[in-house]
Amino acid sequence: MVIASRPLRADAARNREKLLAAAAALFGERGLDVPMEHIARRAEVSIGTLYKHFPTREDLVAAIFPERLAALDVIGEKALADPDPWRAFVGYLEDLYALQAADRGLNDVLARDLPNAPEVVSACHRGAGHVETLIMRAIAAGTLRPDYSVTDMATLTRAMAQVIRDSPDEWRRFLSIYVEGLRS
Amino acid sequence: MVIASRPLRADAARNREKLLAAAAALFGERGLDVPMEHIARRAEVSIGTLYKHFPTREDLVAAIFPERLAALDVIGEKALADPDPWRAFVGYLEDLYALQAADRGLNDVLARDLPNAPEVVSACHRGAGHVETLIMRAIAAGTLRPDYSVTDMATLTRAMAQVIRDSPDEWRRFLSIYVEGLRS
DNA sequence: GTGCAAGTCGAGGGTTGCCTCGAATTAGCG
DNA sequence: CGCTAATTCGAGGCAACCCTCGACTTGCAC
Repeated sequence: MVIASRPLRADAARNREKLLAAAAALFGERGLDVPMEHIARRAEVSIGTLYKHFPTREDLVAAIFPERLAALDVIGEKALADPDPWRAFVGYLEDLYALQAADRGLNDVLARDLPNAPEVVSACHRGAGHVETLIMRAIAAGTLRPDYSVTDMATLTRAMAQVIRDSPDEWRRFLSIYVEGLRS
Repeated sequence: MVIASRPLRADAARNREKLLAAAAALFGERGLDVPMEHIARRAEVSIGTLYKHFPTREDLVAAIFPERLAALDVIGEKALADPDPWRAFVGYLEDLYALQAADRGLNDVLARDLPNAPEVVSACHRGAGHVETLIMRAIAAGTLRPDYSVTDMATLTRAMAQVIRDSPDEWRRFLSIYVEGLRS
């Protein structure tokens, strides 16, 4: 469904890249809510140019995060490859929150609804699919409490997002306690 | 240390009460960040009058929450009265988060640093004292993991604050999972 | 070269929220 | 009653962030 639009002019393409780089950096450092002006300034481009390329903040998010969310697929595959269902599930959680802890923007993306960024949403759906499988396998193996669900994971993810924001060093310990509670 | 200032004029006293009532209501409904203008409007008083009585938001918080935080003492005493250390500890958590879930402002107060509201801080310290005792008793009884600490509780409280904000119905389930992880 | 569509720029208008200050009002003492 | 100090009022200045639009600049097709 990509409309075949004529290619960008050279300067425009350059500015687009500078904007993406600036936004990627600032989202990572400060989260999704950095002022648009800051992004433009870091890209050494005027605010008008920013809006020309990305009329809304979500356009920017949608241009940046699908690639990063591919990391979710990677850790999902990695976990699914582990023959031990419990270790696979717990490993997934650890990898996921390590990613969130390393990227403030990703942390925000995963804790927030982004209705207008379908690529982001679908990446999350893919992630949820992995999670679903990991949960079912661990339940079937009798190691995970049988009533655990993807909904619980979503709640956990929002809680973890907060823990990571407040105290970047304590999320592992918090997670390990929670995970203990999941054993059946 | 209360300075013996002459009593407020009748109309001023009335307005002060109206402001406190309005702020109490709005903090409870919308959290600590309601615009000052909204508080003034709900109190049917001008914004200038609000600032005359409470020069900063924290003054308002400090005037309202110490009383509410007394509830922490109540549930603390209640828990300490329970002869079963584990049930006491878990009961305290449930009571605490039920309070937070019922009062958006309290939820904010307990998840946030309020450096300029010493009465609030000291109420939190008292609460932490209760928690400390409950934790030590449960550890001594061998039912709580021996490395649990007040710091962990603080982290939990911030996480719970987020869960409560996002999904007011799921905090009990989230807590019960976490609590399972605390057994030793 | 030249011309024009494409792109850039940034001042400025809009919004929301914070807080101040001087003019107008009024409680309550004597 | 008056008088005065205490109180009230709200327009308006300030700041942060949003986003638009018309004038200017420039890449590039010919």
